[in-house]
Amino acid sequence: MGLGRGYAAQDCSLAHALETIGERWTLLVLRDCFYGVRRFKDFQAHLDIPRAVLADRLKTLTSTGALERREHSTGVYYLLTEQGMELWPAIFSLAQWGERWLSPHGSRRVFSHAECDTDLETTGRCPTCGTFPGPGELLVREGPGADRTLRDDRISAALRRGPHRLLTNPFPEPDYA
Amino acid sequence: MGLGRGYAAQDCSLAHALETIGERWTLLVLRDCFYGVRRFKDFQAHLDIPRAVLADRLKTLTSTGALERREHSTGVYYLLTEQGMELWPAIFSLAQWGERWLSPHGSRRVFSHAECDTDLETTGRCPTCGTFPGPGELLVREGPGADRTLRDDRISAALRRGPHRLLTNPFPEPDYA
DNA sequence: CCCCGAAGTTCGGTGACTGAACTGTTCAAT
DNA sequence: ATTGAACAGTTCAGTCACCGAACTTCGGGG
Repeated sequence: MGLGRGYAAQDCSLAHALETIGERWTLLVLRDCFYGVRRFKDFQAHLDIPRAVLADRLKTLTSTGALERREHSTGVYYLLTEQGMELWPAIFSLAQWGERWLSPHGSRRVFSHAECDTDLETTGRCPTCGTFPGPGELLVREGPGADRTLRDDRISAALRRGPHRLLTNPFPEPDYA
Repeated sequence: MGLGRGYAAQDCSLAHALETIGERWTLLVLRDCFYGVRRFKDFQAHLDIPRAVLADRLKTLTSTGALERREHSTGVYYLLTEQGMELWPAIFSLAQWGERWLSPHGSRRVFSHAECDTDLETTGRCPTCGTFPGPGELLVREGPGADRTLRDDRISAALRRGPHRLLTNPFPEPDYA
């Protein structure tokens, strides 16, 4: 968004948040991070995002402190920092709003509290234990509103295979740490 | 964002949410709605947004169903619908993240549960009654991190005068319903 | 009737996003 | 040592969205 041309004159923390995560694609990149995506090529395959934009967003998120860039013998990968993790409630809330108002065929993804084996309420609360689990304690699976015809990249395939724990590598083979 | 060129191929409710509220300025317009702003000129004065962009965003939000456009003898005004109201948790979460990570001088706005006269936790919970109040039950006031030098429009002035209840007209004179 | 303010629309200029092609680096196989 | 393939970007021309300023429209009020 560019701070010079941004929302700098707003004295509002929402405006400042949007400076860093309000650009096109940024929240979808972060969503993929919560799904366990870590490599450039996988973000690219799963999002159909122009490479130049992806490179820019990863750079911005890294310099803001939401992601950490690491080099490994098998390549580069990106991980959520504590700062990035704390975007989970906002991302979850937005997604729930989309499920509620913009998903005519039912929910596309269902989140459950792994420990309690219970689906979350739309608020993010686990009805069994009453807590608000963090992303690392959650599983995602397909809901009735999912449309399997839309995507066939390897990330989508992995997420379809069954419940997947957030923040963990979605691939059986350990092609990165 | 334009659906043709948008995130349509994503089968993700977050992507669909971003189709409607992910464009530049849109969430700030909605934030102002929660503060009780209802008129074109006031959005414009408070946000420093180009008139053409504001007109477009109000049109999009109205056609999506997040806002309702009403004509009154004194002019046009915009109100949040139920759909729009349900964005409150997402907006609050994003703002809290901005407060936590991007506001070096402390929080700029503090929200309290009117009934309990208690400040909210960052999760949105009221520590006194244990509930998660909706926007209509909340008051906003300036926090220690606020910077009064940034803005001097009449909306900012009204919000500075003291605690203000969300969704209510911030002006003493009833210049609109 | 004229003027004014509110609520837009129009328009030329600038910056951001897009898709495709290209570069550089690393690892594995020959 | 050389080739090739995969990965992680960069570069670039074209298009689209956003920007600020000027203009239009409409409904009162004097």
